[in-house]
Amino acid sequence: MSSSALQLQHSNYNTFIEFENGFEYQGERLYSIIFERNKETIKVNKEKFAVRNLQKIFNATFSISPKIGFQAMSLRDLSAETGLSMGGLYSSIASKEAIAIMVKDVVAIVCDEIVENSMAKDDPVEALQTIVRGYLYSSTIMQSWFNFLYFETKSLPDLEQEASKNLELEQVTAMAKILRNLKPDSDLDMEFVATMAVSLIQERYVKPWKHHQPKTTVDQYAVDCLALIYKTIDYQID
Amino acid sequence: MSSSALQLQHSNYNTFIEFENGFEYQGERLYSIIFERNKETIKVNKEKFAVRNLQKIFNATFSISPKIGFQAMSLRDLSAETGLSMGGLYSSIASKEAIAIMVKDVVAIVCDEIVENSMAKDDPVEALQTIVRGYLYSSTIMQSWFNFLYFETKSLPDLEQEASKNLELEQVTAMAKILRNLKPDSDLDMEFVATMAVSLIQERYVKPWKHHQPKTTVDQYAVDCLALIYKTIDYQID
DNA sequence: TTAAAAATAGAGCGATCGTTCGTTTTTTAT
DNA sequence: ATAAAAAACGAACGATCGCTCTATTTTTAA
Repeated sequence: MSSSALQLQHSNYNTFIEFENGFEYQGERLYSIIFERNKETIKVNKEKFAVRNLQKIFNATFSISPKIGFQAMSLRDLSAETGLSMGGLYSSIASKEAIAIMVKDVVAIVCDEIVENSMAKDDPVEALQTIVRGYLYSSTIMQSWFNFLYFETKSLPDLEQEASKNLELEQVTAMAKILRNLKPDSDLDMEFVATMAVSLIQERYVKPWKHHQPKTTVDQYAVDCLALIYKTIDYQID
Repeated sequence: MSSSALQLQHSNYNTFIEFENGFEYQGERLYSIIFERNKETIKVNKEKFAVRNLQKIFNATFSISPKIGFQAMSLRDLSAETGLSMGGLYSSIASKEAIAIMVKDVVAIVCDEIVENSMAKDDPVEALQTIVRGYLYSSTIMQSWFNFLYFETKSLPDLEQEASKNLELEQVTAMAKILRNLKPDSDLDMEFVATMAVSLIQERYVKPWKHHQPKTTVDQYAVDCLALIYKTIDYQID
């Protein structure tokens, strides 16, 4: 696939701005991807209309759901917030549950790409940078999506609930592997260190009410996270 | 109050078993406390019956809710799981929402006591031990309660949602204060370190599917957490 | 043992849920 | 401009929700 070559040119980044420019899962592009992946269940045929509606639907979901929860959000709430009628909603989505499943799908794609990009690096220092910054920056841009999946996994069917949990396990496993490459002789529990690191990254999108500082400081947060990891595993930065 | 004297004798602990023995918010005692605090809204008068029903109701809630979410859990589900009729349920609770509020109240009491016990220590090393072990051990014993509040805060009325968030902020603030006492001259961001520490402690009750090892290792987890904190702030343990 | 009191049962209430579908409006293509 | 096609509308449906209320059973106290 040419996609891995495409990703490669986007997988070197040291700042948020740099990352954001190469990040394709935002704006209309994102909703085109969702439309393309759900054509069979979406009754609207024309991308133009589907994208417009999907955008409204997800924006409304991410506006209502964090306050009262996805289950408590009725499709009438959604209708009011989007400005679409009940019929209008159901022309763009197969069911209420389908909204949650689509969120899970998108987050899964992004997470897989982060791990993939990181694993492609031979240098473990670069690999760690890539996974930490990639996860932190992606979840900053797509904060609503990551937050939704974190808190609404219960709203998914059993199969996608399992898939959702595996996303996080893969992050931890990948990071632990990198840490072992960085310090092959260490007898530290790198799974524990990776768990700590992932928790710290999740903090920002899980508890946005705690981190209400301006967006620019996500770069500082990345630096702090990396410094904490290096210190924990006694790695001297050159 | 004699309660602070009472707490004092329970506030020295270095192992989980030790802590558990002095922990009063478990078993029938816990439900007596809940009954006592909600007498006005509970229609059942006799403690014996109320305690038995409350025990059933909370056990059932913690059995159903983690799988499908509190909102999706119907009172008919609860009726089936508890073996109580609809009328039986409503003789022991004021409403469905009241279940969530009672969980929040209990967790708030426990959290306040942890912070209180910790702040009572003059030695910052002891204070850190007390808050880390206290939070970790309490949330291990009351895993279902802490987990429920974490994920179902959205199901609470606005006022208790705010209170629930403040619980965590108080933990972080208290811990940061202790860390500053430990290292008064450090220019590290102790709020950041405390955030990391609290995240790490929460890991265990937030993601039980990740930490399925036997209960005894909660002591090792406490040691690991403390070691990580000390290392992060460059504190030499004597 | 028995009558009053307390607790439990479960059918039933109005409200609201997710979803459907016949109709109307908008868009597309000639 | 007009007819066909696509999209949007919104009333209506059956199911289920949280909750109530009266009848029944269990417990209590003499």
